[in-house]
Amino acid sequence: MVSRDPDKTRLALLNAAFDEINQYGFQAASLANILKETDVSKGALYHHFPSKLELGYAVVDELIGTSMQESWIIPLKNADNIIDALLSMIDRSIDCRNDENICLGCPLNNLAQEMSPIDEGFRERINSIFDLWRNAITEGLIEGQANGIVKETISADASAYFIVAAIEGATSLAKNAKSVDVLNTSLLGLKEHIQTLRQ
Amino acid sequence: MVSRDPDKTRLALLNAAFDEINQYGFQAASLANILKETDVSKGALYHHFPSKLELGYAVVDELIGTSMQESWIIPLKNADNIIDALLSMIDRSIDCRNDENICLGCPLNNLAQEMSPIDEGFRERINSIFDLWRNAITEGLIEGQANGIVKETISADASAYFIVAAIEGATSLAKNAKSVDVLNTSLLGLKEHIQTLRQ
DNA sequence: CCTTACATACATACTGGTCGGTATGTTTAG
DNA sequence: CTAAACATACCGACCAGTATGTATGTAAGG
Repeated sequence: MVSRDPDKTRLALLNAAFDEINQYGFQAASLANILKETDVSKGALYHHFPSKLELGYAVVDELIGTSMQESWIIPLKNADNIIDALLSMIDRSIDCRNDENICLGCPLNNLAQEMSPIDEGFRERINSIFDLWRNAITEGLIEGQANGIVKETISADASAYFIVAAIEGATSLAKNAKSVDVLNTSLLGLKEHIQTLRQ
Repeated sequence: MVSRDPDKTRLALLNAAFDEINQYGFQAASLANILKETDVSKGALYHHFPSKLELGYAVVDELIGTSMQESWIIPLKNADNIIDALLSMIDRSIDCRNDENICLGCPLNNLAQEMSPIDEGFRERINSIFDLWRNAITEGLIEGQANGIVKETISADASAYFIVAAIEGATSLAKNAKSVDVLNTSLLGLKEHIQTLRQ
């Protein structure tokens, strides 16, 4: 490569690692492929990351984590109506899917499934991202209850868990079915459920 | 081993492969571990299965497929009240979880996430099991509508997709959180939703 | 005797990781 | 201003270990 732009090199490695991991999983992700894709040497990679594991951790922390923040967490915090915000986020997540990227599923969930039973470092990182996401929903619902937007009778905590589970499950099914329609249909029920949370 | 009971040898291999795959995933599953666990030689393994891939397929077809039939499909077909049947199946799936096995998640979903983007053989096998499961729910709901048990206004198809998605998503979250409580809480919302399908 | 069932030794490809070395800055001191 | 001293970024051959898969051989049983 010899670009001698360390930040650029590092980011190129992270992005390539993200793609490779997202397709093949972390364990099957090949450093050789990542190097070939980025045209970076093995020495450069190990200059920036001490091990494959740490490269994986960096992908979670710096790419997946921030992406989840942008797509699913920050929009909730800025919303003044949690119900509408949730519904529009779900619609956006459907709209950004096509026949090519539907089969990749949710990067966070992919890694969670693969790595949580075998590596505590991955598990903790992934779990804390899920926590942030779910907490944002919980707090939004509680605030909505205070503002008279959300029914008082529901449990904000349980609802948040359920919403996250349904989104991840639907993404999962659609990934396996390779079908945007499956995503759409699976999330219909969730959207109706969210409507019933309205005051 | 030298037990010279080919059926027993084959089944031992399948079971050990199932465990290994369920923990490490298919790609990272080690034949050496499976052989060590079963005390079967490599020659014997390759006598029964032509490749690692075919061993994996057999695990899906013969172990995971039949297990899903027993736990999630046949009970539905025999039920006279689909709503009650679904609710009791969900409760049963919670009850059979403990702190040790919660982290393993759903074997079908695990394999689906890992293998569906990279191997069409796995994907098709897994997809057809999901289809059987979801169809059993759809048909149960339609029959329930005919019998006046289930609301006429709902879409049986969309509800079935949503139910499967929520179950898989909840199992997923609980796996990552290593917590039976998470499974329980995540499924609370689903159970309430299923109640609302009642006529 | 001959097929099925298993055993062992080996082949080959690929893995993550290490190592000595080089090239390009950047800082310091005279 | 310049040259020495140092730091960072990168290179690519090589390592031991492990992966699946194969070739050949043996033994059991109808």
